[in-house]
Amino acid sequence: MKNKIQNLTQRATENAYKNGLFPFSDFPEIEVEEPKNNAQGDYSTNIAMKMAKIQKMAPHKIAEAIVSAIEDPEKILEKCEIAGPGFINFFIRNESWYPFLKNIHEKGKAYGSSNIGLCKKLQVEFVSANPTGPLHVGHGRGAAVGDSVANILSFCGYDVQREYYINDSGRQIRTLGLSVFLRYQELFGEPVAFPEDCYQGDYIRDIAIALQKNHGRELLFQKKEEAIDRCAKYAAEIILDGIKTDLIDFHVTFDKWYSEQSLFDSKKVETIIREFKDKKIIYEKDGANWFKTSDYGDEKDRVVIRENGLTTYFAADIAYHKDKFLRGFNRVIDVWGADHHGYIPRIAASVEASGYKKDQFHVILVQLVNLLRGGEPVAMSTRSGEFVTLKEVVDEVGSDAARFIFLTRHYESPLDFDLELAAKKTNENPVYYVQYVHARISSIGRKAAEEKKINVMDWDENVIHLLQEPEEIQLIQQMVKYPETVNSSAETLEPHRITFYLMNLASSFHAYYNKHKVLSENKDLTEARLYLIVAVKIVIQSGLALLGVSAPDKM
RNA sequence: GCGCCUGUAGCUCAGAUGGAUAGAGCAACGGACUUCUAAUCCGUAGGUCAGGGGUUCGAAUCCCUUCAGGCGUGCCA
Repeated sequence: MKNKIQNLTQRATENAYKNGLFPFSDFPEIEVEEPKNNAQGDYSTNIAMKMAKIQKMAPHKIAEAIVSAIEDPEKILEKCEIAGPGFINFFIRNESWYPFLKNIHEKGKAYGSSNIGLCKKLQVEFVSANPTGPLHVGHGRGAAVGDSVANILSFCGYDVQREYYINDSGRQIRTLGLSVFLRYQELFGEPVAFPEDCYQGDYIRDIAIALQKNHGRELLFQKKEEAIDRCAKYAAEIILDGIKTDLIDFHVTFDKWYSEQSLFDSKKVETIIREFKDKKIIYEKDGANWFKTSDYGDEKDRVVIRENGLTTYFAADIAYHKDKFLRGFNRVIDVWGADHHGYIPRIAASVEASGYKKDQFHVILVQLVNLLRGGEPVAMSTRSGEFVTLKEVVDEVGSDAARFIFLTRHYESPLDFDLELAAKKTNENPVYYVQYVHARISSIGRKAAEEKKINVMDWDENVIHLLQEPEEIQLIQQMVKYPETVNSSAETLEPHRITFYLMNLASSFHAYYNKHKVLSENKDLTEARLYLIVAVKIVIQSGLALLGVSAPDKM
């Protein structure tokens, strides 16, 4: 509809010029927007104001010229008004909306989808938590955001792959091994000093116990480093399995689990470092090897090989990101915790140095989650091992509520997550507000089939014509905005736009529901209204699916 | 110190590409269930868009500056 208005204005402007109403043929791009105020029409354009300077005419005069030249062969317009400083306001005839309603039924589940992605291969990498402990709430937010972004992009025609990068090498893995080994030794009554920088959580003890069960005391007789290494592998596997289970319970799945260690095993890290050395992008100083990230906009150069000969995490990341592009992804999106933002320039630098464009790489920074219970902060400290895990949250409030709440904020604003509120089944909790729409419509559908013997509604121009209530037209208008909302959500990588859209649509539906009865003695009207609300159901279901939230038929 | 993010109603937050009288939800107050599910609806009230300057027909939005909070600024990840 917006496009139609835009085209119509475009033609009118050109016609006006042909008719000699404008001195110059230089026309700015036509912007059409939806005024908040109903009195200002369904759509409006500011074109007259934008043209004022070029044409050296008063905006009002320009608007008059354009309006006089409007052709409306499809008869979509009710009327056209010039208002304020020179806005042209368009009022749409009710009948013009009906084809859009029909379109929703015809497209069904595909309504709102598009091909703006042109089947381009795109990767979303998210969560990627170290396999050194269970996922916590912050990871949950990242998981919800990443998964939803992937859903949305896929819906918009991208060929999306979801990937989890496993940091299964390096120091933190050794620390994990050491932590487990020490706890293991403890089990045999050996007095051990447990360092502060080891992992403190109880899950480490559980792993040590499992290890004892399966392997008895054999690790005690191994060389210490070998034992630690075995502990590390053993623990990482158990923890990673736990992470996978937690994610499945949170309805998040991945297409690929990519091992950091494999980058070393396949010599990819070695290769890229040699390559960059040859290109003089990596140089030696103070016994270490430095990447000239400052040539690509970073504030200083970064170490890739330490003085002790070990590579840094960054070295693996250079190889990893290059590998992403080598695997054929045109666009790569990383979802990180906001505390890693200082890392962006150096990865962007590595992408550029590898021969790709900066804008092919994008980072979504997800802010922290403050966990509350009844308004009181819940103590969280990774250090002491006292943190609330994602699993605990999902067990307590459910996956739907958790995911929805994670997506009710722009990911760049910090989020207060109140466990008590999330578990509440009242209108303080927006998940149920939206899901309730779906349940209500399903319920009406069941009732219609039982009592009115009405099942499938076919498009019937004459029946649909009975939809004349302002609330009904408004519902259609809002549903027409769904595809635009999905697109803008994909372009900006902001899933919360879908969340807010759904809350708005839900609000309109609930208001309609309370004001007008769908099922009545008037069979035609009943059919028309069923046709309308089933469309609402389709859109709600679609939007919730993009968020990874279920759409229940009963509540 | 430097860099990034944030600052909008009592609280939690939306307001992409500058547009008309800045919007929701919660909390507060007043109403609506012999009714397709009250997990709902209707109404009232609530604002110096952190402060100040600038850009222009027009700024919550862009620029400069001040203030407040968070994060980053490792040969850690």
